[in-house]
Amino acid sequence: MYGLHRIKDIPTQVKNPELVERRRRQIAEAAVKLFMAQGFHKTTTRQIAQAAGFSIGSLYEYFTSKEDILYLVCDSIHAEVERGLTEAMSRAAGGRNILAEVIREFFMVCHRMSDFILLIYQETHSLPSQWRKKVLENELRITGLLVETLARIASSGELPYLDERSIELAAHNISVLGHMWTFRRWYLARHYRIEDYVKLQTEFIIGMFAQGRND
Amino acid sequence: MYGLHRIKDIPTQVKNPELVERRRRQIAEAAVKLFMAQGFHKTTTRQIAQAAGFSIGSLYEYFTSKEDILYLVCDSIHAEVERGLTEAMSRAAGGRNILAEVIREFFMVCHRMSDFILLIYQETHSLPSQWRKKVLENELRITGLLVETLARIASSGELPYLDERSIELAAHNISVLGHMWTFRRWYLARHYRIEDYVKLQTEFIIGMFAQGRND
DNA sequence: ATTATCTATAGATCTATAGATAATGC
DNA sequence: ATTATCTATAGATCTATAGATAATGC
Repeated sequence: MYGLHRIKDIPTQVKNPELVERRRRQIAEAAVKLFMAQGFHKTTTRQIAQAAGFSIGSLYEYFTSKEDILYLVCDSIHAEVERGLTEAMSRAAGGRNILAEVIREFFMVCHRMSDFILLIYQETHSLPSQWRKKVLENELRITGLLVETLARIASSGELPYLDERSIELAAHNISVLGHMWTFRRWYLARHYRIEDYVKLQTEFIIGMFAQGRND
Repeated sequence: MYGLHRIKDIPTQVKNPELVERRRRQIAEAAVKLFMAQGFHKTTTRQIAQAAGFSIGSLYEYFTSKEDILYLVCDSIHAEVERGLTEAMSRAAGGRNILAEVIREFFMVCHRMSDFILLIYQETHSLPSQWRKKVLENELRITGLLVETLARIASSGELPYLDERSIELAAHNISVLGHMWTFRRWYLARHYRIEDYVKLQTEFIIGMFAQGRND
């Protein structure tokens, strides 16, 4: 138990890789709840250890710093969002209005994972730059899924022509309008039900594409 | 110097109101730089005092807690954004295409104040709920300026008919797409110049309105 | 006398680790 | 013997305040 190992880029003292994954899952589950409730900085490593069900000493066998735990949490959330979106997109592939379906599915993923996505918005900047960079790459990869989908729909002629840059920006817009439901929820949820939000935003976004090419 | 006074809701030990305002401006200017560079939690009250040019003891004559300083900073930023937007909107009032002008002016405010707006996104959640509430009210008031403008343009017949809720949501969208330039700047600024960003987004947003009413 | 500012530090953390103990497998 | 876990704590902060000093105005 002296050498340093790396699993998913995070150093650990523990040799058994399955154990590392299992314990880290335990830790991440405990930590994410605490981070959402109190924020990263107000959560202590002791609280995390206690909530995960072991001692502070053991915690540090699986990480080298508190920031590692935040990174693990952010990474798990992004993995879950990506999983949800990929699945949702395959479900949407068959509909009449594919674009509207994809928007709806993506927004519902944002709705379900609201608190988790908000956490990423709030705490990404608390990560050391090495981890922050990876989290931003995750974010970009997820937006990339939307870019691909839009490109596919556009090339099938179901959307007016848009150049590559416009498609890319449109994908960022959809992504951010989905996230908006999470970070303006304190206001939006008091005035719109998620169904209304999806409906209105879908109309707006579709209009966005219709107009893209005339001035 | 024993009683507690309140200036702009923040308690102070100091009696002279002009002095309080002046010192707080000094403190806010020093603090905002440190917060942007290091984040709120990694900045110590000592660093703030030093950067502002007085002792830690004096600092605490003007505030009762570190969080008060963050609130002051957020509030000043919002005041500055509001000032910028109000001014920009009056400048935009005369143009041919008022909506495009307003969007452009607002986006340029976001561009100029990028780092400051980003700070608000990152640190609002570090505020005690009493202050956080006020910051969110500020945010809402600024969005309100856009709502009013849109309503005015719509009622003059220059936009297709939209009900109140749609107008309101559209204003939130414009606001968030402006902010997007600040919180996705790590990506966007590498691919778009601000002029391109404004142009593309303006087209999208105008399209959004054109489409608002048909399904 | 009153107000503002400074120095020095109490008091309360919190992260991370060293060294001891328990569990597992040969 | 090796691996995993625990207890106890070193070491390093950091916020906020008490009490002393300097500056201002009557």
